[in-house]
Amino acid sequence: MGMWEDAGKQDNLYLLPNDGGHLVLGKSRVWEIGEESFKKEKARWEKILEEKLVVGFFLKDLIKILKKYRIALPKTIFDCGVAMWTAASSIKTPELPQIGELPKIYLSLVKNIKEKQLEKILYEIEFPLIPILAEMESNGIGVDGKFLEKFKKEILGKAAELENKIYKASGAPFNINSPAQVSEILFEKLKIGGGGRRTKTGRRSTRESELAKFKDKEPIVRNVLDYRELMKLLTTYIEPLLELSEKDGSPRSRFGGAGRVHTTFNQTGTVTGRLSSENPNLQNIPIRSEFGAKIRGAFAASTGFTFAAFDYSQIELKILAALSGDAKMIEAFKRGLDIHKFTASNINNVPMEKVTPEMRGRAKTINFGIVFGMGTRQLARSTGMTLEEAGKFYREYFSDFPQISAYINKAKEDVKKNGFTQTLFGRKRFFNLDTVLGDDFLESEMERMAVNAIIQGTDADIVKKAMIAVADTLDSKKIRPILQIHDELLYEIEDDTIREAIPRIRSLMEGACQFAVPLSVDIKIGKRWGSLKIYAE
DNA sequence: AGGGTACCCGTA
DNA sequence: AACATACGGGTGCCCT
Repeated sequence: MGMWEDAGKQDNLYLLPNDGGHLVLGKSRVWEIGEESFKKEKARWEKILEEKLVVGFFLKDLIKILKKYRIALPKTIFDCGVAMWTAASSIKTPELPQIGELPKIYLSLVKNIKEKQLEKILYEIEFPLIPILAEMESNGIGVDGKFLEKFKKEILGKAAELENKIYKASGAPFNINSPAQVSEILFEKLKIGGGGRRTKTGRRSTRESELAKFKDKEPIVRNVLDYRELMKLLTTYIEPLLELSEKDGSPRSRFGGAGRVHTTFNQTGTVTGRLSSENPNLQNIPIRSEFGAKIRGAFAASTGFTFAAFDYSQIELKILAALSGDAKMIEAFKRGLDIHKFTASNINNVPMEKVTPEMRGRAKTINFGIVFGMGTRQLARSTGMTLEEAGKFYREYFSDFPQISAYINKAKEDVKKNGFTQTLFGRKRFFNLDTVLGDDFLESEMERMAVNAIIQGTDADIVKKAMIAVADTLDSKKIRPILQIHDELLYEIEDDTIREAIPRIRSLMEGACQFAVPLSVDIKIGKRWGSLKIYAE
């Protein structure tokens, strides 16, 4: 770890991104370079990058350029943008400094990171991750434009039908995309139902959970909901994907075949340590509804390659079990039990075989809710229990899993005392106690965020470590990282190596963190993201 | 015309 | 008074 601190202080290579390429500063000289320079003077750059510490501000784009021209990557980097976020994760878009300020910023960040004991997170997780994100972004993912065009036509046809039915039922055309107009038509003109949730502006809300109450009785409501789903798919996914994917005539993707989309993974976009994905966001492609999940059918593996999706099973609950040391929960995971069923069995004091689907469903809600700091009111609302039942359920849960209860209480105490939370690997999230303490609502909001930051953040640490382990061990020519979706990694693997690659990836992922609970990874493979099948040895 | 916000909804 | 975390992004609508 010493290399970042010891590296020459005046002779580092300082780089800032710029529209034209990259600004470079060395030995107090400033000059501007573009991609051409990297391409033409490959040998010279490799020597420089090998010898110097490369200090920059969001170096991912530079690394993409180096990869493009097959220039060996720098031996050591220090990314000031990523470092600033690691030190204070509420900073998501740090201001780009002047190039002359960079040496000073670099030195103060090194000091800051050391003082906050964030060296491991920054140097062993975040910095090694940068070239992997660069790799995933340049790889992109194949998109079948013809498939999407067909889907689009189907949707437009269905939407037109729904539109007609809705106008007929309401008496006159209006803008179905306007929540205000939908509210007026349904609730004032047609006087559907009563009560219900109100928006800030006093209108009755037309959100899905409100309209769902009437969808069986009122065909117009069902049609509005269906129309919304169609428009959402069209405008949020289908059209942007067509727009953002490489098409004929544009420079072809480096893998040929279908046009590819290249998302941007924002490494500093969250307060918990997760990544985010934008333009397009490939971390929120539909999967739950059957119709929406059809979108995934448009994502195609490269010719000669197959998708392999690796999904950590129940990782957040496992983290909670391991960090809290809850004996009962740990044992359940060790035995590979259905954890929601197991929880239900405990809460209801019935054997596993006697757990009904409803009991399991409620246990699942509380298991997830715990991770968010859910209270009894929300528990009641989301399970249909009365407030009283929910309270009883809640108390029962915590008496069945006393160490989880104690751990959560301790986490809440700690954040109020320290002003920050810490993941298993030392990632920190800071809170401003001055503005929070003394206000009951803000305090419990902070407590919820604190519990979640520890679990979600540890999850993020583990997945990032797994990505690094895979990248360090396996051949990225045959095993291409494509997407990270929080607790899931999507690779495309050359067909002739897939059977040997899968167990290796599995074992690297399952070994990314060793604690009281064994991590396990579910694997699916297929030529389309939409039709992956469970992988059997 | 462009910025800011409300509301809605997709994912983990 | 609020009472379930973390995101990105679409349209509507009000503002300048």
